[in-house]
Amino acid sequence: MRLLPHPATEDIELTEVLRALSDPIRLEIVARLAAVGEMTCGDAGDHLGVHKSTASHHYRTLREAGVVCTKQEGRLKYMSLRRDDLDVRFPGLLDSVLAASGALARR
Amino acid sequence: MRLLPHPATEDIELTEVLRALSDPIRLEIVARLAAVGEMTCGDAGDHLGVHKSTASHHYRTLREAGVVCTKQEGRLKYMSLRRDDLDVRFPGLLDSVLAASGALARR
DNA sequence: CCTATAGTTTTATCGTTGTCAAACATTGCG
DNA sequence: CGCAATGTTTGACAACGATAAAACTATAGG
Repeated sequence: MRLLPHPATEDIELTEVLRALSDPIRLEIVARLAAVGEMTCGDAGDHLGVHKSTASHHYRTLREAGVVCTKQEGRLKYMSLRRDDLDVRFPGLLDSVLAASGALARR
Repeated sequence: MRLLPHPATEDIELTEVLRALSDPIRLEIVARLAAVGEMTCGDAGDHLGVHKSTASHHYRTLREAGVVCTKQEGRLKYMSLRRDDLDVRFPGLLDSVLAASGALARR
């Protein structure tokens, strides 16, 4: 049960977060994460309609931007939103994006 | 005193707005617009450190994404933020981005 | 009318990005 | 051990984007 490397909260950059969120597929991943809380990469990929390597690329983009957190348990990798970290850095940003994307805020 | 073509409010797309805001130069333009309200392209360009044609490209990107509005008066073109339109489409988004970018909200 | 001003468009270059396919790595299971 | 499951990485390719230079457009002013 190991945690993958992520940028520290204070290293999360606004422009990188915005860029990460500016792709429809990544936005969909984020919206789904907001709805279900946690998800394996496989579950995410099932809804995306792209090749699994493409999906993996998007997971990495989201992780490196500081938007999601990934932890490994066995063979599975679980993603979740870094809600608290994002809210510290950019208060209200994620919520407004989620609301705008039509996601259930679930908070 | 003519208005340049812009997307209608309901046609403003979230991902395009996020993409437009995800470039440091464009974010700077937006932050300055938030501070001063209105600005000519020339004034904007003076602070950006890029070629005027590059700056013009960024103005167009912002305009086509629905982030700014441009009106021409004589030889000058004035840009301003489409605050109200953005707030209708994506409530709170622009404010949180501006706050995160360190802009004075001035509202 | 001629010129300067303010910006846009065009052209070219170069790096980045999204995509898939195929190979690879790691983990759990029989 | 060997095999299947779950993702990641690498390689290739096409599309896009940021940039600058130069040509162009439009307007104001002398």
